[in-house]
Parts: sequence; structure tokens; C-alpha cells
Amino acid sequence: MEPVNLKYLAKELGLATSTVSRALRNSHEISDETKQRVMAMAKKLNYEPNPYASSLRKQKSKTIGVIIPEIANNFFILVINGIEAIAREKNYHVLIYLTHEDYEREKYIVQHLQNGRVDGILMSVSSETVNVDHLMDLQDKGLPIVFFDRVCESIPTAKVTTDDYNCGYLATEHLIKQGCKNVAYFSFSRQSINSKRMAGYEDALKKYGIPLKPHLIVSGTTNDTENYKLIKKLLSSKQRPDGIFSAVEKMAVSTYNVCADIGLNIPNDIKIVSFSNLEVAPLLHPSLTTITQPAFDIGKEAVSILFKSLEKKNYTLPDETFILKSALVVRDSTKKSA
Amino acid sequence: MEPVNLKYLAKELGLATSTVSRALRNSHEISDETKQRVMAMAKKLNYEPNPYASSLRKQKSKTIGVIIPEIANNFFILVINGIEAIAREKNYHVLIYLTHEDYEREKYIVQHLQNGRVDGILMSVSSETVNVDHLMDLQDKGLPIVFFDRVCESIPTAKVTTDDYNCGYLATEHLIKQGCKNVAYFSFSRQSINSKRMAGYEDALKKYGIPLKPHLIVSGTTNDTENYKLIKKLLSSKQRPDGIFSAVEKMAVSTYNVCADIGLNIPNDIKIVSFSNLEVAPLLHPSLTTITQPAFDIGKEAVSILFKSLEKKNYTLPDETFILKSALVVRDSTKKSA
DNA sequence: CAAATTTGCGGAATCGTTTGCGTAAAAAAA
DNA sequence: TTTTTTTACGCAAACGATTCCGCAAATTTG
Repeated sequence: MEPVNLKYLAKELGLATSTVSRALRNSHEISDETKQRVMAMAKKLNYEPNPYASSLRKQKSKTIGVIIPEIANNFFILVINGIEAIAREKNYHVLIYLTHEDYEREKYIVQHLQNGRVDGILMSVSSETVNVDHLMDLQDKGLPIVFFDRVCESIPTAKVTTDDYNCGYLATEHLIKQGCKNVAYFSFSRQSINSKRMAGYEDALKKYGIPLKPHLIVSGTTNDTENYKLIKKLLSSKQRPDGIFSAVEKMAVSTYNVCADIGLNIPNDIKIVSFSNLEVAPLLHPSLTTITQPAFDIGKEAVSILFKSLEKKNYTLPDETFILKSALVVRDSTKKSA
Repeated sequence: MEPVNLKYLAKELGLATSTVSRALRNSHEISDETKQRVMAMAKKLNYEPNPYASSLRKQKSKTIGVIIPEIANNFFILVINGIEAIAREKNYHVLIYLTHEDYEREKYIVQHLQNGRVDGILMSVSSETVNVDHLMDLQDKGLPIVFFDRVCESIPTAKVTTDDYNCGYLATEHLIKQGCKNVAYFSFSRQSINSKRMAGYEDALKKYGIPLKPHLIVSGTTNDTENYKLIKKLLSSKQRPDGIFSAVEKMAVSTYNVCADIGLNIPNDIKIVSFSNLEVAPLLHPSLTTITQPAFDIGKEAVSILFKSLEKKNYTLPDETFILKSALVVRDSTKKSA
């Protein structure tokens, strides 16, 4: 079976491939009559241009790469939805890569994206990432990249985040105002990524004259079972906190499980507020007080910024951080004890 | 800045591009010594082969396309995770396309994937899809496709589903045994996709001598607000059901919201069981009885079947349905009233 | 030692599209 | 009417990697 490509179309029409190509791209150099003929034939033969030939020739892939730590996470899902909404409008394709919070995997992916497969990258770095040489390489190759949420301060490019410091402060303050004396901080890593949330936490404690207790700072992993154990150990101890500020949704869910299992009542025995985009947060038992990020908008914003770089030539992304506001949504998990 | 491609490598090494190409692919035609030299230089210059040139020449993209209705859905997320796990092992790339349950969008996507961009497709059809001509076209072009969950019976290819009929029966029977007399059925469309779940529902009713009441069959959409209104209307009416079997997670969540708002107690006033992969189902108030699909395994199974077709030549996918078992997990939302 | 084979590599075509350049014919300007 | 410009199209060279041939030199075989 003969493939339907430009050459074949041209032969059928008695034209040169260049003419057919131009006709399909609606070039002004081609007469309307010829355009009509070409379009008709293309439709009749169900012609679809080969994207790889086109990409090779034009040195453009019309594809953006999205690199995220994990996909089983409502925040990232909503971000992807935002990205997809814009990408679809612009007729761009979206390649998704998961690092699984693994630095080596991240390096591998980034390394193999420096070959023109994508025109630009949207990325939230893994919690393990400290060395950023692999990201520097991207910059050097001129591949535009926009970070979101988990950004890399040291790379001079556009970043989209929320007001993490402020939210960390507010969340902690909220717990204190609800009567907590021992507020714990849960997150993945102590790296730069969440450092702002933690800074807000620390400053709120300081403001209210509460000493920071290192044993109340818990760093989890991607492994739910391990997190469960870590949290269980803390909440079973004598020095257990009476309030938890979780910078990651996963840890809050694990905390709910632990509390159910060891018989701690939320919010009477312990209160909790978490960064989360869980849709069913209001339906949990008890409903979860959250810091909710505008995830969909973060995705749209990040990809829109990236498109500026893709559409204008000789435009380099500004080394600037765009901040969208998150919201503290108070629910029952931080209700004052009776 | 000169691009690092085969030609450049060849020039640096004083070899022909063909030799360099072969050396990098570890061809037996090249001496070990030359291979070493080439590899070393490639590493030194950080050479990355251009995927589009390679794809064009080899007529292979090492990419699979995943077409799903939506991504904000725990089931599809887990499926994607399963797909990614295998794709990563095989060094394949994953392009994700969302139909948003829109038939026209689905047609558009499928149409534009017939050009070699992907080597194979994994797909769960939109709830709107009735005409399957666009999928037939794929078959004709020889592009392998594997359906999962929402399958297209009429297309002769491999399909991966769960035991939908059986689960529909079990869920309905469970509600009846818990004391329900008026069991409603919630889903998206009445199309083939969920027809098996509904068939199980109908047969269970019949078995227990309960007449089927059309007003208890509710077809929702992707619009949560509309679903909320639909459900609210039903649950506020005189003829409201005392049990709900929801074939889609979204509708169950909306039902929880409705019940909270109009003051219906689950499970005393109304019981509910839903197809769902919600991780926090046990933490809801009350905890939700679910039919949980082995989503991750469905993804792995579907992509594994697809790979058989990608790796063996002249192998056409069997017109066969692979069935994985779902599990009914009983929780409080269907607890017998006191 | 001559003939046959293997080894190791280079030349050039190829995948399908795009695009710079060239050029007849038609149209406009002189 | 002649000259200039515009219109509409064809030719061929890219883009970068792969692979079919071809061919010396090295090796093995008879």
C-alpha cells in the first residue's frame, strides 16, 4: 500500500511537492484554484503530514515536556489540566515524564530532552534535587524552561509559585490561635523547595514565642507505609504535638490514618492543616482545613509564559518569580476543642 | 554554535557518519577500538541523537499515545502510572491526550494520530462515543490500539476491562441485602461503556423481584454543578431512592455533597456504593463502600499487550477481552440502619 | 601460494517536509 | 509596444540518522 505523503499527492495532482506543501500551508504564492484542488485531494486521500519530517526540517517539535515528581497527586493533575487547556488551543502536544522524586531519574530525563524532542519544558523539581547542573545544561542549550511550585531559585528563568512563606505563616498562626502549643511540621525534604513554607512556620512560632522543637519536624518520603510509621511513632510518643502543619497532602492523609488507628481524635486531641488540592477535603472525617493552591491557574500561567518564549524568537525568559495566591480554607480539622 | 550531530562527531573523529552511527548502535561491523573512540567522543561532546531524524528514517517513534476522557480521575491516574512504569522500562515516550468526554475532540485526536507520531494507542473512549468510524480508520492504517475500561466492542482488537457485569450485580445485591428497596443507578451515559454495569444492576433487581424504575436511572455529565442539581432534584423528591449504585466516582462525590446540604444521613436515610479508586474513600464521612478496580494493573496489562504488537512484526492484536477482577470493599456508607 | 572469505569502514540514497532560488507566463507600468 | 513587476509554480538542497552497497585490507581456506 502506497503511503499518502506529499510526493504521492503531488503525483496525483500533477504538481510539484513544493507546490502541494505551500498550498496546504495556505501560502500566498499559490493560486486559489490550485489551493482548492490540493485541499480537496488531501481531504479525499485523508492526508496527514508526517510530524517527524516536519519537525526535522523546521527544527521545531510543537511539543512541550512536562516533568513532575508524581502524577498521583491532585495538585499536579490540576496543573496538567491547566497546561493541556492552553497547549490544546495552540495545537501543541504534551509529553509527560515522572521523576518519582528520584534525582537520577530526573537527570536522565532532562539529559534526554536536550535533543529537540521538545521545544520547551515545564518542571517541578524532585524533592531529592540539590545539584542543578543538569538544569544548567538545558539553559546552555537554549531550551526554554519554566519552573512551577517546586522551583529552582538558582536557575535564571521564569518561575511560578504561590505565596508559600505567607501560607506557611498563616497556617501555623491559625493552629496557634486555635489553641495549639506544640505544632509539628511535615514535609518531604528540607531542601529549598519547601523551605519557604517552613520559614513561614518558623517565623510564626517565633512571633508567638513558641520554641522550635526539632523532633516535631518530620521529613517523609514517597513511601506511604514509611510515612505512616514515622507519623505513628511521633503521635504515639509522650512528646506528641497537638497541631500539625503539613506541607504535603500525602502526609496529611497518612496522619488521618494514624489517628484513626491509634485512637486520636481530630481536632480534639490534635489539629491539622495541610497544603492540599484534595477535592473531597470537605467530605473527610473530619473535614480537612487546607491551604489550597490555584493549581489549574498555575499550570495555565506557567505554560503561557513558556509560550511567549516559543512564539517570539530571540526572547529569553526573565529570571522572575510569578506568585499566585493560595487560600487557607478553614474546616473542622482545626476546630477549637470543646 | 555548531550542532552536535553525527556529521560533527564524524568530522571530529575522522570517520564517516555511517561508521559513527553503527558504532553508537554497537554494530558488529565495527571494531571494538573504533567503538571505544566513538563512544568516548559522544560522551565528551554530550551527543544526543535527534529523535525526529531517527523516527523519520526508521518509521518508528518509540512513542505511545494515551487517549482518555479526563485526567482528574483517580482511576485514569493509576492507569497512567501503570502505563508509565512499563513504558519507562522499554524506553518509550508517553503522549497524553484528553477528550474531555467530547466526541468531536476524540475524533480530532484520533484523526491526527494517524501520521506516525505514535506507534500505538491506548484508549478509553469518551462517554459520548457511539459512532466508531474514526477508530476503524486506525485499524485500517494498521496502527495498533488497545482499549481499556471503556472499550469499543465492535473494534476487533485487544481490550482490558474488569468484571463490570458481575460488579454491577454484586453492588446492587449488596444494597438490597442491606435493606434498600429503591435502588438508583448513576452513570454518565447509557452507551455500551457502562452497559454491563447497568445490566448487572438490572439483573440483581430482577433476581430480588424489585421492579426497575426509570426515574431512578440518572445520567450525569462532566459538569459537577449540573450533576449536583440532578441529584439534588432526585433526592429531594418524594420518590427518592434509599440506595444508590454509582458507576462513576464523580457522581458519588456529588451525592455526598447533596446529602450534606439537604440533610440526608448516609447510610440511615440513603445508602451508597460507587465504582471508585479514591484513595481517601475510607476517610470520608461516612467511609464510602466502593467497587475498586485494579487500575494500576489495568494500565500495565493494556500497555504490555500493546508492546507485544510493537515488538513483534506482523503480529495483529487478538480480538479478545482480558478481564481483571474488581473488588467490592464494604464500608460505612452501606451500613444497615440501626 | 592462490583463492575464498571475513572484517571494517566509506559513499550515497533514503525517510517526508520545508524553503531558497530560479523562471516562465501573465499583468502592470512605462 | 517595450520594460518592469507580479504571479504561480518547479527544482533541488536541506534537516539528521539509518542502511543498502561496495570495496579495500586482513584473514582463513584449499
